[in-house]
Amino acid sequence: MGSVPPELSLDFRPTFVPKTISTFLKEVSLIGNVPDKVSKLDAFVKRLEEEMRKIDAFKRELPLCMLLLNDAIVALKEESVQCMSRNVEPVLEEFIPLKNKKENNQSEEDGALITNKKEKDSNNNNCNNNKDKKNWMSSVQLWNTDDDYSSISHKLDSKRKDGDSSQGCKNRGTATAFTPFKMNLGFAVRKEEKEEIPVHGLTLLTPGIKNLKEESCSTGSRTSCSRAVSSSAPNAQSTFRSVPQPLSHHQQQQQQQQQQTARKQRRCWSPELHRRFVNALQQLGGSQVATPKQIRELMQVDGLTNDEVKSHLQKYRLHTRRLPASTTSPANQSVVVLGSGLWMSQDQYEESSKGSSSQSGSPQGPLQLATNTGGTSNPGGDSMEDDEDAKSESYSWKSHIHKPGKDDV
DNA sequence: TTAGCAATAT
DNA sequence: TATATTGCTA
Repeated sequence: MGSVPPELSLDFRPTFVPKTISTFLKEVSLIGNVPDKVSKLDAFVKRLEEEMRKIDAFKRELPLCMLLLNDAIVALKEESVQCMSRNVEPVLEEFIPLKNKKENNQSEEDGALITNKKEKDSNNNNCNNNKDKKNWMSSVQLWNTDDDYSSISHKLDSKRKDGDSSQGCKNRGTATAFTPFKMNLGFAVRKEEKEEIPVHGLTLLTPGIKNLKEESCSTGSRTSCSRAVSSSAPNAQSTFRSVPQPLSHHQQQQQQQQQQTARKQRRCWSPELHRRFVNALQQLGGSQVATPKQIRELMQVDGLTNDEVKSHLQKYRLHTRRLPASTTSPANQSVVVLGSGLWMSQDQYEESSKGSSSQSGSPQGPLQLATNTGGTSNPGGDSMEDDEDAKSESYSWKSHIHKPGKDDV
C-alpha cells in the first residue's frame, strides 16, 4: 500500500513536494557511484523533458515554465556530462556549493538565497554553471518588453553555448510566447494605427474614427472630405497627443492658415438646387419634420452632403420661422415658394408684397404658394417648373429673399 | 450616425 | 449682411 513511490502516486498530500533542482542535486551529490549519479541525472532530465513536452501546448500561456524547465534540463545535462567526463565529484560540489553551508545553516533555502550564496562562492573555477543558474533565476522578469526580451534571449543564447542549442526552448527564439503581450497593449497598437497625413506641409494625426468620416466622402462631395480632414485635426491632437507639443506663435498662425485653406468650398445653392430642396421638404411634410438626410436623398443631387443640406435647412427654418403667437405646430408652416425655387416665409411674403416696392427685383409675382399643412403636401404640385421664373435661373435668388427690417421698416 | 444649434468664416 | 462651414452636443 505504501510501497508506491510518492512521485508515481496520485497522492497530493503535502508529503509529496516536487524537489527543487538544488535539492535534487544535493541528493545526487551524496551518491558516491558516478554511474548511478549520471543515471539519476539522466532520469531526471528525461522527466523534465517529458514535462516540457506536456506543457508545450501551453507554451504561450506558460512561457516561464518553459524557460525554467529548459534551464533545468540544460543545467542537469551539463552536470551529467561533466560527471561522465571527469568521473569525479567536485562538479556537483561546485554546482551546489551551498551544500555544505546549507547543511550547516539551514535545511532549506529558496532559489534567491541560493543564488546569493553562489555568487559569493566565487573562488570556484567552474563558475559558468553558477552564473547560468543565476541568470536562470534573474531572467524571470525579463519578458516585459521586446528589447528586454531580446537582450536576455541573446544573453542566454550566448551563455548557453552551442551544445545546448538543440535543447533550447524553441519558443524563446521566436518570441511568439510574448507577442500577445504586445498585441494587447491597446495604447501601443493605437499609436501605430495613427496615420500621419500631411496637409499642406502640416502633419495631422487622424484617428480611425475620423477616417470613417472621410469614407463618407465617397457619397459626399470633395469638399466634405476637406472638412473631415480639417475637423479631425484638433480632435486628433487632443485625443492622442498626451504630450503637448508646444508650438510657437508663428507656427500656430501657420497652422491656422493651413486649416483655413483646407476649408471646404462654399456650396452654391443654385435656384434649381433650392427648388429640389423645397420639393423634398414638401414631400417630407415640411421643414420642421424633414431631416437633412431625408431631404438629401429626395433631392438626388450628386455630391450634396448632409452637412450642406443641414445647413441649408437651418437657414430655411430660420427664414420660415413664424412668430410664436401664430405658430400652432411645426408642420403648419406656410412657405412662399417663388418661381425659381426661391422661398420665403409666408409672413415675409405677405409683408413684402403688401407695400414694399423697394423689392424692385422681386420675382414675377407670387408664383407658387405652397402651404405645408402637415403631411398634406402635393409632391407633384410644384408647378413652378412651368413658371416663368423657372426659366430665369440666372437670377440671384438672394435678391428675391425678403429682407426683414430693410424693406418693411 | 445623425440632427440641431451656435459660432465662425467667407 | 447673407450665407455657408464648422464645432459641439444630445
